[in-house]
Amino acid sequence: MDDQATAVSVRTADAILQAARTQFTHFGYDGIGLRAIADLAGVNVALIGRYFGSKEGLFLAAVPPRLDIRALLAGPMSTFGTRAAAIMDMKSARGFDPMMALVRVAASPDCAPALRTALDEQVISPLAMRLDGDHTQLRAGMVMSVMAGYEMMARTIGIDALRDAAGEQRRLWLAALIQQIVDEDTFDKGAGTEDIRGEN
Amino acid sequence: MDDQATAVSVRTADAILQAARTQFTHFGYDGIGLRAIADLAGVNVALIGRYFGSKEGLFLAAVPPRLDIRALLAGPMSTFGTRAAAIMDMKSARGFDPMMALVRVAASPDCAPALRTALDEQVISPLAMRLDGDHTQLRAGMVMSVMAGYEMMARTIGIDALRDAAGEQRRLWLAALIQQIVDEDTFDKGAGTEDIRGEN
DNA sequence: AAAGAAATTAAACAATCGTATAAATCTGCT
DNA sequence: AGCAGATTTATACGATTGTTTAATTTCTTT
Repeated sequence: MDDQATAVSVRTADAILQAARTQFTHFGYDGIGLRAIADLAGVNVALIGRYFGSKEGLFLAAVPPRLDIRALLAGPMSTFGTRAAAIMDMKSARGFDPMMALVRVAASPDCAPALRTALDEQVISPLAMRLDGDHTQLRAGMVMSVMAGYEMMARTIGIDALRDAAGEQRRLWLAALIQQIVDEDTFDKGAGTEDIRGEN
Repeated sequence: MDDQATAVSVRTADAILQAARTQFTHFGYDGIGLRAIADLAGVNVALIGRYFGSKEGLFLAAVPPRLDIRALLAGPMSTFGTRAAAIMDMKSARGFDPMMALVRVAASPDCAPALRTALDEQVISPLAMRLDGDHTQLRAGMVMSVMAGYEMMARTIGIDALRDAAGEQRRLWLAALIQQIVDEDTFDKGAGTEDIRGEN
């Protein structure tokens, strides 16, 4: 009756997973302890070990599977930028936010490999398949870069210029920027290739 | 003879600062311990407390002051994108990398406030002052978003599409994307403002 | 060379981390 | 009701965290 050999109650397993997503989103992987996750789920710490083996096991089961771009790909690519900007610009104060979780968790070496795989398979590649023109994988990766960077600057760090500006302007600029990458032949000829570097 | 009331040897203080920058860059704020920093600096752990008070004090002295954009602003803004892309695209395998440190450390609530202030004063505002047209602060913030997002996806997470693609193409696309934000009147009229959201 | 200040270290503090074990509670079946 | 198995909890382990105190070494000065 269970989906796991040793594990058991789907109800509590889901409670743990949901609590883990919320806590990882707000505090990062190293920033939260298993006890705080268990408390939010309303269960004992030992259950996490019983159900998911380890902290890393819990993370792998909770976050990477939720990184996908299906909702954004539903619709014409000619308006992808607008849809992406709309999602980025709204605050889901409490609960799980995939993009915020990604940014808050990316720093940990324990999480990076799974994030890389999940993003490649569930975000970059599906998006690249919807792109016309050349360098679709690269351009899909750059779309993700823009979205993740905006999330990081606007919400995680809280840069005033991105947080306080009129929502209308934020959305317009973000949408236009993303759409530029999506539209083919936008950057047919780039700038020069001069090699100028900064010092450390 | 010293610049601090209780503290002392500038040589060892600098060794600690340099070790802290390197370690924070590679492991993040929560990912590295004071003992590992002290070991890399070749000193005892207690000296960190003596010189910088606390871990947060060490971080504040080591990282935020190094977040500036002076090197990139030296030159015409018409080629800013190329310069920015050139800096982003090179691997400084060992040592301190300001952009990588920013991404790896942004997740921690202890670091975010100082990062926000430093970025506002030393990066966003100086860059905004060099921009023509409207919404200069917003656009400067978006330039930073693109750069930080690229750093995060390409180096911290290691997305294949950004890491393995031909360096030439990476640089061209990144440069063109950033230059689009810098050039005035690029996005005079954005896309529509439809409100489409994804589910959690 | 001796003395005193400056600089560094060794050691230990309480707290928290992830994890493991054994006891206790709950649930369903005869 | 009462047993058996499933499910949860209480407790503790060793390790590591940031931080502090006291002892020690190093250096300068008389």
